[in-house]
Amino acid sequence: MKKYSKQREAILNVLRSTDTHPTANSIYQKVREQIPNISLGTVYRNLSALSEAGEILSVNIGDGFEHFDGDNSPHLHLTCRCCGAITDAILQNDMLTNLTKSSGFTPDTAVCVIYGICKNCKQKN
Amino acid sequence: MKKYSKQREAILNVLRSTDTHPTANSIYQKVREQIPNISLGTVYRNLSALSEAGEILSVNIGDGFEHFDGDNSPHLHLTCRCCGAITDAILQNDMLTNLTKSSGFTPDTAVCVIYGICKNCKQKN
DNA sequence: ATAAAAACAGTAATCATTACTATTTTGGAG
DNA sequence: CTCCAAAATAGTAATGATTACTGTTTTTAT
Repeated sequence: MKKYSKQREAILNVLRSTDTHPTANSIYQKVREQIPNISLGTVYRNLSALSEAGEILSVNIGDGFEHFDGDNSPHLHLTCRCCGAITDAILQNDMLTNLTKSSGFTPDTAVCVIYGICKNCKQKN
Repeated sequence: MKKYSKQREAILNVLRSTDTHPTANSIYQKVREQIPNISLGTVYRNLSALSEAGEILSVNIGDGFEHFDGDNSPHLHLTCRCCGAITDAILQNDMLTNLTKSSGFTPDTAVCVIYGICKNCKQKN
């Protein structure tokens, strides 16, 4: 990601202007409205680079697709078992119980992944 | 999952006796020590059925593999960006800050998925 | 204006996961 | 215990999201 490209800018714009947590393919479809001959590989490569750089987040809800999120601040994703919709929630105390009040969402299971550096790796480096 | 099978029992035993969050393939390798001619498809089918039934959890950390967890209680997964190790953490107040103390893990990003039923689907049914 | 580095489009390859099929196992009824 | 339909299995083939490859185009510093 050392050189600018209008493809990457368009991809980032699509992601920043939605809160639907789209897949690589749906981002591809959207960007094609602006850049009709963009390659799907280009979309994947840039999403990967942006995610690596921490500018976007990669979200996996176990539906077999990688989803992307233009909001890279730590927050929760509420996934409906019924319709699959992914909505955002603020990270707070009494998290699970408060979720019902603030969002109308009834949680049953939490599968959270927190990224960071573990004690072992910290000691090695 | 209406009838017993020794294959499913062996798969569940492997999962219940580890905290390493193995992939389908590593579970397959482990179960083959007991049932040498078990099919990889059988492992996938049973993991899917057990996960569907809520007996195990499917965990996705974005490494392209589905991981499984015999502990189906709500808890956090700490994923090291360095070595990829997945360790468990208790869900508690002041979560992110307390994590450093209790586990020696330095969190940078939290990508959590909470499963449940959203307001829309609740109203429909 | 030029050239090396980076990014791209288009296509082919990869490989975790799922689907398929013929065979075996399970568990209840007689 | 025996029979049989439903369920599960082993083994193999197919799927499809993602990644790798290649020749061409764009970027950017000199």
